[in-house]
Amino acid sequence: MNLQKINWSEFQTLDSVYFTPTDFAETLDGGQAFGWYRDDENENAYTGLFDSNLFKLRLNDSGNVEFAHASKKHKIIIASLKKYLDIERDYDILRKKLFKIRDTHLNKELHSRPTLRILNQPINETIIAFICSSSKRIVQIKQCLWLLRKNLGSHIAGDFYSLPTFEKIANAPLEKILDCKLGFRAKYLQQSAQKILNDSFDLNNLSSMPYLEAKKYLTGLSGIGDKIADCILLFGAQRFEAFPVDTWIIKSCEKLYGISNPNQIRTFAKNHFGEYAGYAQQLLFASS
DNA sequence: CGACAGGTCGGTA
DNA sequence: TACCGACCTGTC
Repeated sequence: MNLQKINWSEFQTLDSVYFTPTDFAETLDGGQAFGWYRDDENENAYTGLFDSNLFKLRLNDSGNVEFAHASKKHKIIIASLKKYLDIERDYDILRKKLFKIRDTHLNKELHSRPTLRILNQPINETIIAFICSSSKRIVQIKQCLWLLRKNLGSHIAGDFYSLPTFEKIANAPLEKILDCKLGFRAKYLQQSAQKILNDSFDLNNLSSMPYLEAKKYLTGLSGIGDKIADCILLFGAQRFEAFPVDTWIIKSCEKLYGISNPNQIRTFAKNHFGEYAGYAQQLLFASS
């Protein structure tokens, strides 16, 4: 990774956001997002990006987030980071509601993960990332996205590129997408990009539409089933009722609640965890 | 070297 | 509606 040519700003502190080191790592690099790279020297520091915003993030001794950026537009880029970290959200309220469920397993995770957050990512990036994620390990997903950025995206600074737009993906030769090691996901990604454009669908609607309607639109795209749709809704549209059921959650729910059927798990999650099921999912996921 | 992977799709019963 | 193999290809 080439960080030399990048003009970093001075580090500034975000007073309102703090993490335990474990939660910091889990939030940035635990499977929600795939654009953060841990620094070699400091294990509580990451370099990463979303849209065309490039950041260094690190924890200070108090657990506050400090950031440096590589842009001249200070105010705009700080606002975008605050949005990304979803600093307006009151996690105390959310966590108290989950505590009230009186679920022993959940309470244990709430206790050991006091500062876990759900990132508020650009919706297009979550669609691209999670189409790439099917049947892949996290390192491979990161590799695919790195290549998509490099081969089809726009240059930001150093070795960093933004993810390509849906226009770019829709019109690219399929071979160029295949070169990004997407395998059978390449045509899924291209077809989804084409459909979103053809529908003239405003992806911002996914955060305001009825949950089932939003999910139905997403699963109507190619390469997106129940699990990936819920990831997109949770990480890209702030739909906390979305409960992605992946192999880890299945194992976890089988062990903790004796349920192993994905549809039964979704029903259980809706009834048991309710409006913040997605946050519970992240807690259970982190425990696995 | 072979099995399997933060799943989805299409066909079958 | 529910179950199953195929799907690309890099890790383990």
